[in-house]
Amino acid sequence: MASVAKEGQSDDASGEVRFVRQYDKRPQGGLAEKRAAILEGGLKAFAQHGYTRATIDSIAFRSGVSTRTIYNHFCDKEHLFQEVIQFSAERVAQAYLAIIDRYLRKVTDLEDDFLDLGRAWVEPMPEYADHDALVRQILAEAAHIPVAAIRAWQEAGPLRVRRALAAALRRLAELGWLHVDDPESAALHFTLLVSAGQHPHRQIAPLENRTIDLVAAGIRAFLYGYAR
Amino acid sequence: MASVAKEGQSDDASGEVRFVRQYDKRPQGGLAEKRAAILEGGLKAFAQHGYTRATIDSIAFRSGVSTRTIYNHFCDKEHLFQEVIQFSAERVAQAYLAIIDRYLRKVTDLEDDFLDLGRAWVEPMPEYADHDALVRQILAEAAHIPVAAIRAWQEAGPLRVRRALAAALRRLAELGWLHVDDPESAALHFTLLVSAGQHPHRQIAPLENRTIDLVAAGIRAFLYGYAR
DNA sequence: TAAAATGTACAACGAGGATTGTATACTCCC
DNA sequence: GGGAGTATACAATCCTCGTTGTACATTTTA
Repeated sequence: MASVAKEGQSDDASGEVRFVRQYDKRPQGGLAEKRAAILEGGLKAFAQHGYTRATIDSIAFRSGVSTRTIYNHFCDKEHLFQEVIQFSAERVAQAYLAIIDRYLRKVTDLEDDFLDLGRAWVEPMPEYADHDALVRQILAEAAHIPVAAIRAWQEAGPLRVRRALAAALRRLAELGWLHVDDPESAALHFTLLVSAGQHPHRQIAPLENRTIDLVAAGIRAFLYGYAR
Repeated sequence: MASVAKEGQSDDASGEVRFVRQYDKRPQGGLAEKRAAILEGGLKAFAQHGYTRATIDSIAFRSGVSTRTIYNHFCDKEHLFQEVIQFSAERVAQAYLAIIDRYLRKVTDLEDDFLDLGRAWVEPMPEYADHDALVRQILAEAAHIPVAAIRAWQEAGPLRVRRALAAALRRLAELGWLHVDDPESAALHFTLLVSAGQHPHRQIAPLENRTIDLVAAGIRAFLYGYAR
């Protein structure tokens, strides 16, 4: 494990900030701004280093806030993590909902429009660059996160997006553009196939067990695609 | 984060072992056995709790070994982690290679045989139950693991399997069973589609950037599958 | 402008945990 | 049966980090 440059004194990564007194970069405004800054800093820290490695000190420093202020806004590190997850998931979900709406509201050329959709889907979104890394941390930490928090994240993020995509696909099927038996599976398959380049490996999800059905559906799609 | 029951004194999970003196469950045999036991225990601990949370003490306890013995076999926690990764990756890769060989060596009914292959692919392998969790930990820790170790893992595990699958698909194409332009992509798509039920969410992989091509390929497969 | 909120620096506490040294106990081979 | 190699228990070291208390500064608000 390459040792991470100690934070809190001189920031890592970009090195923009070094030995700056907290006062200088203090976000103007009241309660809400501090809170937002902490969430943003926490997102970066948790995403890059994971829950345990991300120290409160480093989060405070990234956020331009004292550690005490963090404890004034969030009861402890664990709850901060959960709120960061929720914060980031909601924001990114919004972006995907916008993409779905933009490319699937009106379809004129099926293949062209889906290609555009696919490209938009995997186009990196620099504003939310850390979110994917955060998701990896969530998946790794899943066993140590309360079930309620996991569920809340799923509902606010991935499930919400998938449902919207499924609805869009169902609509296209009703308009005669597609043949879709199970819009939910179709939406899932779409996201998997489209971001195949992003996935180097496989990961798990013990939340659903319609495994058999999904295997069959996957095989069918695969064979339709490759068996001509 | 649900606090984890402290290990090393009374084991968690199954609770099979509590306050057992190391002597009692000491694996018989010499050097190699100790080493194997440590790798096995490390695998469980790292998979369940992640790199930082898995303590050397807990690994020692699970392995039925003293912490000192761990340090006699592995120079430090970091290297132990890397060796555990390699160990598990190789073992699981073997299992998948066997599956590929078993179901794709001789094909008589395309759909039936691929369905069997797909079911075998996602059939949980209890012997290697922890491996998926370990992979999640690797992905989360990736930024803190030396590039060489990541690459070694990829080569020994996922890439090796994917290449074998690609070779099998290419052979089936040559025999006229399939139409496959790019066996590598086809293999990747197969694994993604087949384990769609296992993946609740998306994950990343900054190792390849033929993103555009893969998007197009994914879309094509998707449309072939769902646009009839 | 002054009280109330809120934020900051600083220091302290306490727990957990990686790593190492050491003296003692086992095991295996000759 | 005894020595070499290995393992064990135990304890000590040293460091990181979450969390809290406190006195002082800043900002907001009325």
